[in-house]
Amino acid sequence: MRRIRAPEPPGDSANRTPAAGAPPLRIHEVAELVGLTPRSIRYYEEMGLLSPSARSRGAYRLFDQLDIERLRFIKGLRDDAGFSIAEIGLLLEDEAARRLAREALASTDDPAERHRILSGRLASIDDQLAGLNEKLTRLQEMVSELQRRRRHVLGHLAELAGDTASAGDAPAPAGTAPADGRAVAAGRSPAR
Amino acid sequence: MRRIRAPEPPGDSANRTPAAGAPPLRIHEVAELVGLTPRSIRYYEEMGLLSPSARSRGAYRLFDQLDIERLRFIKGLRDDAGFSIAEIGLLLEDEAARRLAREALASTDDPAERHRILSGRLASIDDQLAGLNEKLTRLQEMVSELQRRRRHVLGHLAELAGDTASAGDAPAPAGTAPADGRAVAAGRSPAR
DNA sequence: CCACACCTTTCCGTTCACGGAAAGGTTATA
DNA sequence: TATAACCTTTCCGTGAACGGAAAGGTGTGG
Repeated sequence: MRRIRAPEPPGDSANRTPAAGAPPLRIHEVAELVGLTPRSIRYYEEMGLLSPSARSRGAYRLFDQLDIERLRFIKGLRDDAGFSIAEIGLLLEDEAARRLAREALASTDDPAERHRILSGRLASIDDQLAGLNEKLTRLQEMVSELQRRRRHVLGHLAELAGDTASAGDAPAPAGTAPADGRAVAAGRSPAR
Repeated sequence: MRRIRAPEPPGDSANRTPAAGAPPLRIHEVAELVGLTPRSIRYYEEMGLLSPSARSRGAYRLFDQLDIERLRFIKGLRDDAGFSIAEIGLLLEDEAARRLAREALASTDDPAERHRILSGRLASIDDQLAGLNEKLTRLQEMVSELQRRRRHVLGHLAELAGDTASAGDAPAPAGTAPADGRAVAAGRSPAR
């Protein structure tokens, strides 16, 4: 949380002013920063997930803050939501369409036209929501189930500790699960 | 009460009594039922996600209700949570470990032993929770963001409808989003 | 008993998402 | 200016998750 979170999907890096802010980074630097490999980043560019990045006088790719945020976004979708690269591409395309729609809306006063644009946006959003909600519901069910089991096991452990004082090594509290939807426990995970 | 929906992860189909209940199904029937291909089902068996299924006198695979539920579980993890087959294998292995732990617990009164078993279970559950919570949080952020946009677009549409009565075709309500965490909209989705 | 639809295993092919080596160019530092 | 440590493109390789064809066996209605 170096930057207090930026949940906004990063935009296309078409027009940028390299004169301002932080200096652009080279590919292995952003790779390390974001947690990807240079190879993956090149692959994502090749697949159209990134607008062809800026280049140095030689042909080195140079990445600015927007690129980095966009890469973080991509990595999140890949790792956390399990989206394929193609699906992420569609989501990002939709991001672009959203910007276009915003511009188009700003440039017309025709109610019919405005209605057409807004309806298209709504349909697209509903479309994405349908897919995400399905995933989300399933995941919530799994988490709830696991939390139920965790409480169950904790109950047994407490009972055990109550029955016999001192029975070997100290178990370490391991983080209390307050029964709401936010229980978190650290450790290895089956994720990549 | 065993059959009215079973959100419990289906167990290993080791011991079963084929004399009772519904007749076993052949591979293409379960494939259609569950939404997989026969090829995928054979692959999952090969990868150890299913215990080698029962066979007919010839060598036809025969699937019972538990197999079907297990396959549904697998498909859910694959499609909704984006888990790899290997990860699903780990989750199912843990399911098996859970059953073993349950038996082991029932067969000993030694507090130290019981504590060891329960601690192992707790660690495993925490492990899974960590991974799932990460995915869940990210997905929730995405859904919230989309819902925010949806309300935004709906607001614009309402404003448009208020300004000019009758402007062409009827827009159709498309389902009200009540601003809680459960807005759903049908349509195509970027999922497979 | 026979046709036909389904099944079996085996094996090779394919797409996705990269990994990694080769051959050569670039940039920062000593 | 030279060397090290990057970078570039190109191309071939790879593991995962199947698809599909081949060659042969099974089960059932007519």
